[in-house]
Amino acid sequence: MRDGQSTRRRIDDAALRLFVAKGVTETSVRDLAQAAGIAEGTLYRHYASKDDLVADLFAGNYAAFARRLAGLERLDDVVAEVFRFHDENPTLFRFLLLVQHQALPRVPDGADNPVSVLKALIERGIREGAITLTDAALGTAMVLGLMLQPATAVVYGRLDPPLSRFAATISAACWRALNPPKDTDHA
Amino acid sequence: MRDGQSTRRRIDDAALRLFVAKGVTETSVRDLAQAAGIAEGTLYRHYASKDDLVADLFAGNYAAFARRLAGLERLDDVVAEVFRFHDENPTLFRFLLLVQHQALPRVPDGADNPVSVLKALIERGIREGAITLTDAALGTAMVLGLMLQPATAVVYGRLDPPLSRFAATISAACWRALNPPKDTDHA
Amino acid sequence: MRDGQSTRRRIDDAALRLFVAKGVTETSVRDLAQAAGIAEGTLYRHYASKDDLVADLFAGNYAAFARRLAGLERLDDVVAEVFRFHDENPTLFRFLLLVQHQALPRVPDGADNPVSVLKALIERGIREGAITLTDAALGTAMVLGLMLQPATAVVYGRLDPPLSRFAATISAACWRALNPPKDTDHA
Amino acid sequence: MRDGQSTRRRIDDAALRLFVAKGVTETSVRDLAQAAGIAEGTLYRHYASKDDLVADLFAGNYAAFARRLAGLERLDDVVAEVFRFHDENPTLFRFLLLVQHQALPRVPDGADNPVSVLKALIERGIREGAITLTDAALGTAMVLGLMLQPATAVVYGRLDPPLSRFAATISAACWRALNPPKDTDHA
DNA sequence: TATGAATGAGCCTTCATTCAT
DNA sequence: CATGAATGAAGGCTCATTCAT
Repeated sequence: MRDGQSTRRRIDDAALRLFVAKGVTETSVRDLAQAAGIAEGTLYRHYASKDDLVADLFAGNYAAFARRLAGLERLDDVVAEVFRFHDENPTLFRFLLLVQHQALPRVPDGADNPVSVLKALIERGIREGAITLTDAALGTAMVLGLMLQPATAVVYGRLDPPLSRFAATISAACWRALNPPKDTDHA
Repeated sequence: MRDGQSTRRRIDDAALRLFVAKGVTETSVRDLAQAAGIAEGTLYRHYASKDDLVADLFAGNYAAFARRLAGLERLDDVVAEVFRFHDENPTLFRFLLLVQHQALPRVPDGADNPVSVLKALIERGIREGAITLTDAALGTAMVLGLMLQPATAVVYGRLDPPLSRFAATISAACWRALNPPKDTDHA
Repeated sequence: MRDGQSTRRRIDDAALRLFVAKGVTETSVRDLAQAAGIAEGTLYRHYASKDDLVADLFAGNYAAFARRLAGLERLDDVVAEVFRFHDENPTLFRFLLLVQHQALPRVPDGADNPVSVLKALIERGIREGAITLTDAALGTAMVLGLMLQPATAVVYGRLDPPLSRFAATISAACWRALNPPKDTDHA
Repeated sequence: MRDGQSTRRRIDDAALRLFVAKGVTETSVRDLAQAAGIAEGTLYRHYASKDDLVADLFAGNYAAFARRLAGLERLDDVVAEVFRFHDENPTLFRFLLLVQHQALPRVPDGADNPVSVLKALIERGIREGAITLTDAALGTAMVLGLMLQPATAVVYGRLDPPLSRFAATISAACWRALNPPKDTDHA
């Protein structure tokens, strides 16, 4: 370690930054080593391969994010927490978005998957009658869209940060998306 | 030309398919040539470079998509049209999603940009009093999310196609997202 | 044929120009076709291959040049004729210089080889006692150098054209190079 | 490193040899790697590109050659030194000849340019009255020709090595070329 | 642990040449 | 004769990974 930061940490930080800025495939091990201030070979003392680095980086942070959401009882709190997470570290948020979308092995459903956590909450809402929409998968997709697309707009500069200031508006939109006027719900 | 299909067309079809399946960077010119049933060099009689192929493929279809939306007057029609476009050619839809997100040069606003078309429609709604939400950029992001995330869910098998069957539900959700209860709208 | 110029001629002119400007290997058949205003395939109606074009172009002009020198009786006339040839068509002159130097198959000695013609003249001078230097090969090299290096200087802009104005000075230098003071001639 | 020779050195030696034997463009990186006993990628640890290798090889040796000539006071010494340089490493000599002629960026005048060093010497001779020819550029070209064309003859087997044995004869020829009979000097 | 030179497979692209029209 | 799309071998170069130090 050096400068009060472990080599591992330096690699992770550089990786996150470069992956978001240039894309995973477009970032070479040489780029990573240079940005982290280490030798190329050193990376392999910490990760078995570049793919491994990507997978570890994703899995760890994705699960940590899921755990942040896991305890929450209300949809409003989920939206607020997601936005807070984004505002704390937009780069990490963007990395999760990016890599999830891309050619990576699908993460299985479960407690480590933020999407699963959200879906479970919605399913409970439906079961308990608090949500009238009957299709939980559709509801999850809509709520996801209401959160992620504004986040993307912030990333691309089409909306000014912090994202948190939209929490109330978007919470309301989520709520109403999940509780459509009777005759609009599809069979 | 051969087999009643122009070489150009064969390249475009193969490219769309492979780019979506494996990613743009992950698809080699070798892959493309093989899938299109042509020699590697032949690709360069039709496109100046691989990048050019990607850019042309994107620009052409993105603009065509924008034009499909350009004439529509109502948000419901936009949602229906977007979903119809998706159901007609999910691969093309996914390609546009994928490449837009990636490291490509940002497409300027205007009539050739579907997002701009949507935003203009929302702005008109706000101006005319049909929409009470005051932030058009936020509204655009929410509507986009309500359409794209369910589309993504279909692509990933978390929702069964066709996407069109959700049109009514999602239109309603869009509408209500754009017309929040008074006290939820942020300043 | 077109524009009063045969296709063959158009190819030859373009080839000479491009070969001199960019080098033979660096000039592609595509370049040639474009510069000559013909299709790529058309070149092969006139030459069996690109190598053939180069060889024909060289052999024809090299031999023609040799024939221009063949009848001359005096060294002064050779110098004057070489310089006149250069000034008439510097590009052609430069092409012969360039290609001779390069990886082309060596041209055999004989009447079609300007160097052989020059050497024969010098050998006759030695035989007849007009030249005191005994090594004809060395004499040929020196005379060649006295002509070609000033020509090269003109090509590179280190000397102002026309080359012909140096004819007298260089003729004199050639003559004195071939007739060294007694004790300087090597054994 | 391996076999008591640095990788860099192995590359340089192989490059010099192949460039002279087949030409620069005609020598592929594959050829170079094979001849040097290294992997293709290894070349790029030492040079940024093939062009870079050529340029470095030329610039370094050209300048070193110029420095060998820089201190000399007499034209005889220059001729002797040039010929000694040739006889020590004909391949290197030929490489400098070849590449200088070719499409490389022109080397600026100055202390690192052997031609400039020669020209400066001749200019001094003219200034000091030791040389009667008034055109220094022409004189430089002639002296260059008297040295280089015999060297070329040796390379092509038209003259037997070593070149040094012609030093006296050629020095005399240079001297007389620079001091023409009065009425032959051009205006 | 850390290093960085070496590797060789694979990438994008160019090229001379062919051939159906 | 002329065309130009198609070819596929070869070119220069990059890359993730290994290993002796």
